Amino acid sequence: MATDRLSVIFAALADPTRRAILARLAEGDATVSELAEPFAISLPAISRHLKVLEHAGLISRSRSAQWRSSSLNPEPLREATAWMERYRQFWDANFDRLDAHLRRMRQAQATPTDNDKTPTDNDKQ
Amino acid sequence: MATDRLSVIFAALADPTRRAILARLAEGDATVSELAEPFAISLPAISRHLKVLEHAGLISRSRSAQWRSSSLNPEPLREATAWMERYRQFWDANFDRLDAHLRRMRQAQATPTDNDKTPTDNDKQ
DNA sequence: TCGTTAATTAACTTATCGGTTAAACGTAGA
DNA sequence: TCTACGTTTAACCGATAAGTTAATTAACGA
Repeated sequence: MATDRLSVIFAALADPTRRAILARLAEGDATVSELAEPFAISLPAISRHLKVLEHAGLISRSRSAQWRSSSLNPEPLREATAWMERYRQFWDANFDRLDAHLRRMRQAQATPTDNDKTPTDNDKQ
Repeated sequence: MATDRLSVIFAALADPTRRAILARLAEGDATVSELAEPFAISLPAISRHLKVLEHAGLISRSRSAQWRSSSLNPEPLREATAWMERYRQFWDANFDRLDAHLRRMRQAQATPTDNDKTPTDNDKQ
């Protein structure tokens, strides 16, 4: 696997078990066995998934006695989203669609719309 | 690798060459050799990267004569972003930050801020 | 101190990834 | 029809991912 930061993040997310672990951690910190409980795989396998998530910076871990608690660290998700953000113009007719969506979520007042699409740079990796 | 749709998408993105190809396609359609040009890897390798991207739904391809043109298909990025979106509350103090960001991109007028965070469901995979 | 519990490490297996070179395919043009 | 070009397929290689079971580590508690 590629070792650049973004690749490590996306690779960590490319597994349903790891995504489910993140979903669980969104509800609050948990120990390894708590995280393992819903799955039909061994504890060492979970332990390795956690290592992958930790290596990607998606979780951080602490120990108290014999328990190791994991907690969600969403910063890498922000990075990954930031990378995708530049393609948003291709799937949203314009940025106002998202704007409108956010407003709907907040049950807030109407918003003016305009049309200047912001051109986006490319990265070469 | 896991075969569920989201895993296939994230896995496709977990490679810098493939992300660079997507970046190139954001500027417009391109043939295989045009896409290969910036890279120090063989044409068959590029061909396989394209197959991965196509399988993930990130590009679609057409042929005219002996040239195969690829074009960006951003729908899967929308799906991936949608999955991450639920974690946004963990890295943004509130959704207004994004709102503000969008406004800045549009060089539009100031926006009022409020504080209702929208709670988010979890998926179990 | 001894047993129990929580978790990790070690050793191994199987499958897949990302690259290579060589061969084959499909179309256009001389 | 033959050749050249753009691309894919085939066969292979070395590295690594994701799982297993068994052994080890680390801390607590009787």
